[in-house]
Amino acid sequence: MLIRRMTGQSMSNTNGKIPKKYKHNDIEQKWSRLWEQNKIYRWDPSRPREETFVIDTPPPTVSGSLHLGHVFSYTQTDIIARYQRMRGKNIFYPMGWDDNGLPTERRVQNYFGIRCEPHLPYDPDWKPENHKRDERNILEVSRQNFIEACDYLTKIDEDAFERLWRRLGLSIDWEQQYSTIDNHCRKISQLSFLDLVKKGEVLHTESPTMWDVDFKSAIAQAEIEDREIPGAYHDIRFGVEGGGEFVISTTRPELLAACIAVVAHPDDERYRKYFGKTAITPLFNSPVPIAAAEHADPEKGTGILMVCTFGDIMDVEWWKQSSLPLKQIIDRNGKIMAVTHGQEPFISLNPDAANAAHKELQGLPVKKARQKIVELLKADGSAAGGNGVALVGDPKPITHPVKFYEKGERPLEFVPTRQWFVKILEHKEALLEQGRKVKWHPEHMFVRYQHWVEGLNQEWCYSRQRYFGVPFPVWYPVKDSGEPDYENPIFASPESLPVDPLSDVPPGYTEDQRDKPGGFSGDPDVMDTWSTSSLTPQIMSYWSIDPERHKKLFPSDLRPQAHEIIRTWAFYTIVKAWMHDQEIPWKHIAISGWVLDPDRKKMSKSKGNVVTPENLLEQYSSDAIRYWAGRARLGTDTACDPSVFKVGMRLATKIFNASRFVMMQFDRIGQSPADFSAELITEELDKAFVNRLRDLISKTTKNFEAFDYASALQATEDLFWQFCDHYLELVKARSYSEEASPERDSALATLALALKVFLKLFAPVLPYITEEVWSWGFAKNQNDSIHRSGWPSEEYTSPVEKPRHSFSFDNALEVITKIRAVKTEAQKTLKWQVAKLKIRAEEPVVEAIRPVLPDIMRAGNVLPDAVTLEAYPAEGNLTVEVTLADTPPA
RNA sequence: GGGCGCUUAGCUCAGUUGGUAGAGCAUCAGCCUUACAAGCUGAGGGUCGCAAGUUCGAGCCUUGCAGCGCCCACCA
Repeated sequence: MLIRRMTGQSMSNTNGKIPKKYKHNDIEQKWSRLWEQNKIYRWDPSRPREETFVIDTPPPTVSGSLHLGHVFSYTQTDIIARYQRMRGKNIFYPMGWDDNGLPTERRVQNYFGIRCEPHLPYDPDWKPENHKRDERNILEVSRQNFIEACDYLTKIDEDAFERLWRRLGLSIDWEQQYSTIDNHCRKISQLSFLDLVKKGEVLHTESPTMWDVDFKSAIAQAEIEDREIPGAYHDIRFGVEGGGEFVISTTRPELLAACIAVVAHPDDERYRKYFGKTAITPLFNSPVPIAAAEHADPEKGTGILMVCTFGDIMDVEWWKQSSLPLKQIIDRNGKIMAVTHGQEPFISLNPDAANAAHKELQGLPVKKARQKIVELLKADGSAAGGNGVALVGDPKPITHPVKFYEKGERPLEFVPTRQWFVKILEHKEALLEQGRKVKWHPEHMFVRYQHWVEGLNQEWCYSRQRYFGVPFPVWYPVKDSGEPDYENPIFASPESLPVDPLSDVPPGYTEDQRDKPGGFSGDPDVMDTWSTSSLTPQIMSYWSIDPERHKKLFPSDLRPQAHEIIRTWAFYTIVKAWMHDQEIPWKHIAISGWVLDPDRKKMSKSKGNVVTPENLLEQYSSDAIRYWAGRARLGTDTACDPSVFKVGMRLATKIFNASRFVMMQFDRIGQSPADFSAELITEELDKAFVNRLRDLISKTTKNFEAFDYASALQATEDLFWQFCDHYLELVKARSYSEEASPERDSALATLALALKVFLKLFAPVLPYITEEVWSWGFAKNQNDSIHRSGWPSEEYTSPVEKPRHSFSFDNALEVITKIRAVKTEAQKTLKWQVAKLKIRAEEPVVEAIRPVLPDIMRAGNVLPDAVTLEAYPAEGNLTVEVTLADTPPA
């Protein structure tokens, strides 16, 4: 209805096509609909690889909220896609949805008030859409029901994203979609896993792994972060067998029962005498070896430290290369476990005292256990032969970095568990080499990749103890003892994928043998979400499913992503492409910056509502918001700045009005821009302006080839404003003529060419307004979109001769500017007549001005015979003297 | 603790291989000018973070320092 009203209102002299006012919402809704209807962004599978440009679109986490950061970075990718499309490329620009993993699980739990209980049977009558959330009663549902709730909710979230993307004008091929939890992605993920097993890149072992005690899952190195939190040094007195004592300074006294050794630096004179001897721990009276270890820092604490199983990664490494026993005291819930002192491995010289102490701690979470053990140590006088209490003084508070799961709330623990790992440590060199083969934009972002790879110290922990994710396609035979036989896993066949080992049955077994001796057990874990995300190029290309398609789409041309996930998404994707195909996953990686919002709070407060991307698009137009995103170079953070949105809106309005003016010149004489070819451009001023266009085309093309859309936009914008403010004013009078003449036709041909070029150069950033104007005078039919119309090349300007002087346009500008300045200073209207105009300049400048003098005179309203044009005998600057008429213009 | 990036007008940012500091916004003063008042014209405004060095010449190159941001780090 809006559309009909708009066209009904059109001007009488523009064939009913051109609205009088720019109404961005009308225009953007219209084209958003028509683009989809005409399928102009579809990928054509019949065209060869060389003509294809493949974008490895980031699948947004659908359970997250929509924010301006999305709009920012996805627009930047779209700008590149649109440029490549205009270059004639067959664009493969899919949309993926990341609905896999913890964020989705959490959101579903909160949204529905449910919790997954894997042991419950599936309830086919329970439907998420009918479920009412009850805050007081968390409902436990089966794994299958939980997954259905996830599917239901993510679909709603995906629809919201899709609406925003369409409104924003992303030129996505909506027929190419995937969800990271759908059958196809699960199948590719499982195929990938099986291929890695086949290639020997996978380990399945029980070993100490970083563990989040709240999520109750193993965590990979890439998902951890350090946080500064308060802690305290506790000075604890240890005795030495055969006499002597020393003090250890530790922040984790609660791990005392897990102490397996005490180490100091080999050169540390204070402790050398004890190496090889045995220390006795306080409270638990456990004899532990005193050893030399390079990693002990004599400067830190007292220079001597406990090795516990496990306090940190150094403990893990030291323990691995020692032959000492594992003393696990922290369970998967982060609480002190029950153990028996006096039995292997908890050897104690005084088991009764040890067990008594342990009983006090048992069942306490780490933090509480720490407080408790301080009390116990303070009361323990047995240490070091009764020379005082075990705790020296009071704990000394400090602030120190502690490892957390990035989404977790309590510090990570190292807990021995059985996990799948992908081997990466032995491939560091190869992975660095692969990273070097990719072109990074901006270049310095490669350094982050490099440092990450160099700093890797753990294999990729590939399994998670969660429910919503891709299961491992693996079962284990169950031994007579009832234990799974991990040494002889049963892998699913590739044809049977995707499988869920908890509901599917391995070949040769029946369901009633599940979890029974002589039967089988399904692997209960799911894969790290990055196991799927790392395959986005292969997911799109149907790797190992459709070799023809894979050849056409792999490797990708472009991976756009944010910098904080270089260590995860970019890294793991490089790992997979290399392990599977010895390839790089993409030729280019473009790293977008962040949106900073120092003022966002202020904005929303003063407006009284929350600023959502939809509101911004509605208020300022998609083109305006895209303009803001397009001004920011790759890798550069940008503030959310409404004043820039306004500038974008102003630019779109200007394009609208200037185009309307140009079209009016053709409408007046009943002709169209196509009737005036570039061969008609003969006037000096016109040739000079075309010369600027020539340079602009070449510059912006170079910029875009280097992914520097921001510089291209800047250059286009600069010349466009010159076109509006100066060229149009200079050429107006000439173009108004009703009579055909070479002078007029040269002007009209230049207007046609310039507008066409500007529209095309702006089109990647401002797809709506450019498409609208294109439809007024350039489109051959309704399906002829500017976005498939080709990028301007040298051929556009080659029929036009070079101007006699490359500065003809600039000099004309200088003169007209001077005339305007004089009028403005005199506070006169710009129509005011010029009675005398005296121009003095060097000879070549004079010659450059002479041919454009008629245009200057008409634009400046200079009276006939008022002009003196003089050449200096010697060097000198251009000087312009203006005398205004005494009386107002008629 | 290590690395990367940034620091240019009140604000947001350009500034190519070293050669007289740029734009937009904001501010101020004007202007209804046959596309546009969501407009147009013009003006003012900068010790290029600090210090040294190289050079005939440094916003740009070198070194040091400071501030900000990000990434990483071995939790005693």
